[in-house]
Amino acid sequence: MTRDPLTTRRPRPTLPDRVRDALLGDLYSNVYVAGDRLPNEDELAARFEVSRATIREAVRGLVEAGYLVRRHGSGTFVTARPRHRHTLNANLSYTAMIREAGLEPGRKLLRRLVRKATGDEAGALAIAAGEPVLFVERIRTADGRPVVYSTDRIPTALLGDAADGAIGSSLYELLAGVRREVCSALATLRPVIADERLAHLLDVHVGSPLQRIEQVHFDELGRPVMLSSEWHVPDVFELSVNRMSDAPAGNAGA
Amino acid sequence: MTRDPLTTRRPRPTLPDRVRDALLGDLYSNVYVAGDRLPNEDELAARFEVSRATIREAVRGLVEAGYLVRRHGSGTFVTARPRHRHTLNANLSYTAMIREAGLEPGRKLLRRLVRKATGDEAGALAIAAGEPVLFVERIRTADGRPVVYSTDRIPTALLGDAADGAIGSSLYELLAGVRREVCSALATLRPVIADERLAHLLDVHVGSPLQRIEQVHFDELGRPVMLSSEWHVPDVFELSVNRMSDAPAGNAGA
DNA sequence: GAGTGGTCTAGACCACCGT
DNA sequence: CGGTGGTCTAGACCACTCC
Repeated sequence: MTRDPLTTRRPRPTLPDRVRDALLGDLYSNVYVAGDRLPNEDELAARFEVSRATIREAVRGLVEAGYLVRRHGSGTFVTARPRHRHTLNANLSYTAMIREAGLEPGRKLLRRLVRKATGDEAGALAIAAGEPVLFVERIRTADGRPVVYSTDRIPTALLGDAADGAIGSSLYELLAGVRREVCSALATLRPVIADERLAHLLDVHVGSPLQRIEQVHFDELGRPVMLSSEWHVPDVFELSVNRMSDAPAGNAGA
Repeated sequence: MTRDPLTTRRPRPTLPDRVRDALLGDLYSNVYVAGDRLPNEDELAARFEVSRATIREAVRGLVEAGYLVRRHGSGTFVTARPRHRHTLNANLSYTAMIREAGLEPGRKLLRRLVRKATGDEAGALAIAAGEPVLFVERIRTADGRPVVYSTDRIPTALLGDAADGAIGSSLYELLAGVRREVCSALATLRPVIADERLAHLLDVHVGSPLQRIEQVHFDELGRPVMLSSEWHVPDVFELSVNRMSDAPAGNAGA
């Protein structure tokens, strides 16, 4: 046993974590409500018996999560209910979005082959044109109904032996398996009209609107690892985005 | 004069700001390139003659901006070139996006009136149905060509006397003028087909695809202040989104 | 086990906001 | 002016990673 279990033992949650959870509890139980000013940092430090730096770390997390705002010289204030989770910008997983809509996600593999990269593909993936890429063509379903048709390309050079096998598993898992986990992506959205082929694949009428999303996926270090083209059937699950006027912290302007 | 101008004077840029700028300079002049490990924090602290806390603050900014990643127990690493600016999620201004595309933004006012809020509008704006809202109908142009048709609603209760006058100015400025500056928004995107009226307004063919964006704008405290419906002509300026696997810091899960 | 980033303290002073 | 958050220090110890 250590000297003083009460103060010494600190297995998982850090002090800022515990302070944050306590404040979050106060927010959810309406001890503080939207517009209220929190006690100042010295007072919070005294109340929780931690240093002011620890309080600031805890509050920083709640500010980033959108629960609080700080105003220099004035105080720290409670915001109205925080933003949606499951937005495009804060989420890479359509599976999670489909579940959020109360539907059961599924996947169907149409094709899987290795071919040479086109010029556009090579440019987006930072490889030479003609380099081999794994090409996968799939349909996602929600409660069995088709909702997304997609094609994905991954340079085989990234995959090594992993390119074979693991056919059923997610491409994210495939990349994570070779230490190139997808951490971010840049998506470009454009409305298009369903042609005969897309209408057939997605079980919609020719001429109906589809959301096209062109997307480059990046690993932890920001290197491109996968290029995707997606066609979404609208109104099955929402595509939403949290927007913020930028430069929230450390405005390293470039 | 103060004692020692060289070390005492510190008018605007803070120490972390200066360290950050110095590191950013090293990144842009390729002193460090993608994948490199930075010197450890103690060494940086010694080099810049500041405390380790200051180094951590500087690095935090560069991590949030996407230039660096930290790996506990391993080091701090340089990423490949950071993400786009001018994405939907990091930007509230279409004017800036249009300029980014090298085009000249413009606006045309179609209608401006005060009417009662519908049930949907009232729900989104957290007011009672039937409360008066300022309703504005406009078209945005890029190099004179129509690119966005939009309708906006603002509760007149927020505006006071400011509701009149200032017809030509931006609605953001109108709200900022009554201390309810727009700081964030939640946008939902959906592809639609141009009907006769939209086709006429936006100078496109009936049946062509349009991007519809339904959006609630919030002030600093997260209170809704404006509801917008927009119809975008595709391919004039890009609508793109930076996506991240969430919980980057202070994962205050809800 | 050596080296890295992560947590934490106590205390000082600065910059901004309101009255 | 008093009160608030913002910056900064020096030093200690912890937790993770990799050899």
